[in-house]
Amino acid sequence: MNSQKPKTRIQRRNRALILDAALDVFSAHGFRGATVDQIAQAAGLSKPNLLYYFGSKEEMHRELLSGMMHTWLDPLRELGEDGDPVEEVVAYVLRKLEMSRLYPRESRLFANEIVQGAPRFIDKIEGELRELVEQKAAVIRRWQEAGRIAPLDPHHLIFSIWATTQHYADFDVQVRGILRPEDDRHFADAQAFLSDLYRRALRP
Amino acid sequence: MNSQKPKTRIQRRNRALILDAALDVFSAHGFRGATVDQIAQAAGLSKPNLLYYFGSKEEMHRELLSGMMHTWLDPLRELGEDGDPVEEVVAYVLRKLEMSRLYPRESRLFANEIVQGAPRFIDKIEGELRELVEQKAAVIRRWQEAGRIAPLDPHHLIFSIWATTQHYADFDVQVRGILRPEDDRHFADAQAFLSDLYRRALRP
DNA sequence: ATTTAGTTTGACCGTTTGGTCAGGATCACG
DNA sequence: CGTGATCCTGACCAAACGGTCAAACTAAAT
Repeated sequence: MNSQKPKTRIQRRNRALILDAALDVFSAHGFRGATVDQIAQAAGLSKPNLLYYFGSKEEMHRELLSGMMHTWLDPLRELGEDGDPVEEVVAYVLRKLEMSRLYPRESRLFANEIVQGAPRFIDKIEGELRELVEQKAAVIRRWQEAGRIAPLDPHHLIFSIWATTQHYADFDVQVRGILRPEDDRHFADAQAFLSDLYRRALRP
Repeated sequence: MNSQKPKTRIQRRNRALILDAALDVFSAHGFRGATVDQIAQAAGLSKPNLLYYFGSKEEMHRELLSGMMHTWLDPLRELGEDGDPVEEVVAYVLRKLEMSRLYPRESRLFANEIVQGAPRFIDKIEGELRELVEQKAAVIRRWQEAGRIAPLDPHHLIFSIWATTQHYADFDVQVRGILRPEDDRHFADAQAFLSDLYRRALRP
């Protein structure tokens, strides 16, 4: 059983159940740290039953990574050449921060993978991701040549945006340990801070 | 054998050898992903011999974390209240970036730990680290009240510095995959970028 | 109602893992 | 040299791991 297109209603339900449980466990413990038993328990299914739907632990992981890849890059794709350059970038920062708030598990899944050398991911980085970054870096470069935004290295600007926004998902424990917020209020503060930071840094 | 103070020259040599190998393996694969055999092979010693010096895998990991903790916070500790505020912060940023360049393994060791919820580390975060951050946040707050630096939330400012600088160690594979630098030249670019970014953002 | 396709499971397997242990080798020192 | 402390190893163990399989069960179509 490793059909890509689910055929029955049970397949659709259980595959979704398993992937959600797998995301929980992989994002919390990394690929190697996650066990099939853990995922099975989280999904409320038996271990052999998981392996009926996904041929191996590796396959669940692969499915999650490639499944999220597209969604994950959407915020950057939406960075358009029209409109005020500084506000376009700030809007991108806020979209990316919102991703960290709404999908921390996905962020940590990627973080785990990349910190450990991206063994199952390096091709996507050097392919799809690299291409998109080059394209958007060119946009920023053009803005700079027109004097509409500060002359900061576009690639490193993008890296800094990834770093600052994903930090609130990936290092969530640290942020909470230091701020001790009662709820998720620190995301509103982060929003205000990052808007200010990039508006100040980027104005021509 | 779990003496804290090495007594013989062999103990000193082998404990150092083991910790270096353990740092290699833990930082590359995470705690759960690392095996004692791997560490033993990297250290050029037998597995039972490792466990003669460190009672368990857990103990090696603990030793590494607490051993690096102090050094790791040094750059922040050096942030002094005298001198020009903006330049003090920029100097901190550059010290932190230099740590990423010189000690990427240590950075990834911490990253692995924190991304996975810091199970062996949460107490240090909420203790020593939190205290130091509070202290330095107060310094920045005072600068702001004197109008000597931009009014950006001090806590989030510190988070952003951690995020942007550690990014070059923790997500090294991604950075290289996108920039394709021949050598480590991208660190010089990062240095220039981060100096600019924070100088622009922080000037009053 | 019967057949067929799809789903679930308990029992099991080979391998890897962290860790133990008795005994041998080596070192330091009187 | 001798002797006690330190260092090292091969063989071993129990538990955990990813994965298999035959057989039982259930849903759906005829």
